[in-house]
Amino acid sequence: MITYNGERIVDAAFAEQVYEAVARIPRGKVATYGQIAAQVGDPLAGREVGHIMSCAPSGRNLPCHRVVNRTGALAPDYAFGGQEKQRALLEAEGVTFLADGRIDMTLHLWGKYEQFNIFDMS
DNA sequence: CGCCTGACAGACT
DNA sequence: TAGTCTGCCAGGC
Repeated sequence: MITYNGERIVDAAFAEQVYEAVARIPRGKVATYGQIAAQVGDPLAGREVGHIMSCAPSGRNLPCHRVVNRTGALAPDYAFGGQEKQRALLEAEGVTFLADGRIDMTLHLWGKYEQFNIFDMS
C-alpha cells in the first residue's frame, strides 16, 4: 500500500485505478507514467505505475504499450518482448516515431497537444 | 532501521 | 531536447 497526504491507499485499489486509466488511453495516443499516476491521485508515484504495469494481469487486454516515459522513449526490452514489438503495436495504431526511435510526443501525447492534433482516433 | 534500486518526473543548465 | 541533479514512493536486503 502507499501513503499520500496521510491517507492510506490499498495497493490493489491503486493498481486497479492504474489499469482503468491505462484502458482509457485512446488509440493512436500515448500517456506518461506520471500522467497515469496523477489521474489515480498520486502525481508523485510514477515509479509505482511502472512497476504495476510489469505485474499487469494478462486477462484485461491492457494497452500498456501506450504508456511511455516523458521523453517518449519505449520501455526496456524485458517489458514487451522487445522494443520492436512495442513499436510495431504502436505503429499499427497510427503512432509515428522519430528517427531516433522515440515517439513523437508533440503529436501523440494524450491530453497535452490535442488542440494541435487533427486526428482523434478513439 | 538504513541503503540501494527502479517501465519516473521536475527544475535547471 | 539532452544531460544532470534532486525528489518521490515502494520493495528487497
